[in-house]
Amino acid sequence: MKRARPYDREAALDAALNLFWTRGYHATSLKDLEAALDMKPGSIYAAFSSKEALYLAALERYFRQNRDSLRTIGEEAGSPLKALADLMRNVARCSNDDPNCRPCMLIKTLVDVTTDDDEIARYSRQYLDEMRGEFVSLFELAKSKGELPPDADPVRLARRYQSELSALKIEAHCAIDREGLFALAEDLAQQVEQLRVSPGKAKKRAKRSS
Amino acid sequence: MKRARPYDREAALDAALNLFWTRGYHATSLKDLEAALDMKPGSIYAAFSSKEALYLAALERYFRQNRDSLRTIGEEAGSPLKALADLMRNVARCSNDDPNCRPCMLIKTLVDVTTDDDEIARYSRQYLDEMRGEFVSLFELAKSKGELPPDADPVRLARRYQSELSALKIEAHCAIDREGLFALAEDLAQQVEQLRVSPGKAKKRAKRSS
DNA sequence: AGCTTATTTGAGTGATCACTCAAGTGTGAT
DNA sequence: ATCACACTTGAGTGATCACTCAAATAAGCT
Repeated sequence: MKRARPYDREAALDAALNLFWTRGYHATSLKDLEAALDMKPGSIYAAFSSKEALYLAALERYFRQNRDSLRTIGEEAGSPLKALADLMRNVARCSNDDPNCRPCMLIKTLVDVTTDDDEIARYSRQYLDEMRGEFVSLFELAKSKGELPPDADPVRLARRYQSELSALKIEAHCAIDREGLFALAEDLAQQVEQLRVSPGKAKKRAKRSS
Repeated sequence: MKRARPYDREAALDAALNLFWTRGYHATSLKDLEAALDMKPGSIYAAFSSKEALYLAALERYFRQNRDSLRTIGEEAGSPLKALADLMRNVARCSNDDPNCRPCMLIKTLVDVTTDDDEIARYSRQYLDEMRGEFVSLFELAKSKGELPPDADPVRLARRYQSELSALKIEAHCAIDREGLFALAEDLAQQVEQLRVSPGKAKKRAKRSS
């Protein structure tokens, strides 16, 4: 038979990620993966060793993309706090096939996997911890910019924020009514924005420190 | 072979619920169910028709138990608001094999199932809606007792509360550090309690309306 | 052009899946 | 005691699972 051209690892991982994110680890079969990656079993196993290894590679890819995206937001945002609030609003605005309408892949993995999937669970937790660290950095940045009171605790705020963002994505996935989702997202976004000290006070404090 | 004594439907459903809740729909095999229910395939199928039908029966049992438990809380609580806050604190206090440390079964189901599992998803959403209705009733009760301002919106508060309770249970399952979980639970519980109007104002308002 | 190596294929492996059904056994009625 | 019916069993069904490997083909080197 005519041999296919060599596979594109990045494209294969994207396809695998999308499939696992949609169907979960246990409900995704090799048959599904063959179709999505356009590779035959021999090739899949040559390239990725096992279904589990492929899942872990996809998970890492998800984590890196999310972390990088968050860092870009952090670098580009005039107001980190507003950026964080807007991330929540974006969840409510998304359409059904938007990744924002899906639960966080790391959370989905932890809810989905069983005690037989220790390695997968361990990596998911580790990536969740690292994502929390990224949120901490964003809250620290907000604090350093005078957007938060000096006694604000970025670690606590980040933990709360990550939990609530995650909940919001799950609500989006569970397809509660659109209006309800908007209301919930707005509540949570405003809660983030209400953390700030008022702009006048922030400017005065900034002037004093320079 | 010697025939087993007839199965106990309630006990079977409890065992099935526990197993599906632990392992999820797709990762639970008939072999697992045989062991957990102490029934052979022929009996399982005679009693429950299919794996999916058994899952749906277990889901309904979960929903009924949760709803009844919430209603009991509503009936017995002097302060519905405090009861709601304490539900959150209980999540942080639980040990690892406590059902409170597991994600809500309805949420887990919706995160876990695929597009091939429409019926399961539909029932889960319906039960989630009904649970939300129960939370609405509790917030309405709190309002009628003067625990909430007259302009408080029980529908919005219930939606927010359900989402956050759900998130908290997922955090408990994901095994973030215990201290972090306590802090998060306390944050959320206090947020609920901060909804109240002050007791003095509540008493005055109660006197005026009688 | 020929050869070696790398990569892909896809039929096939052994195991497991959800589910079936003929046979065996317990129960209740007569 | 006998019989009919209800209920359980567990070997077996057809399908699918994750994964393998001998064979075929493309690519690169000489």
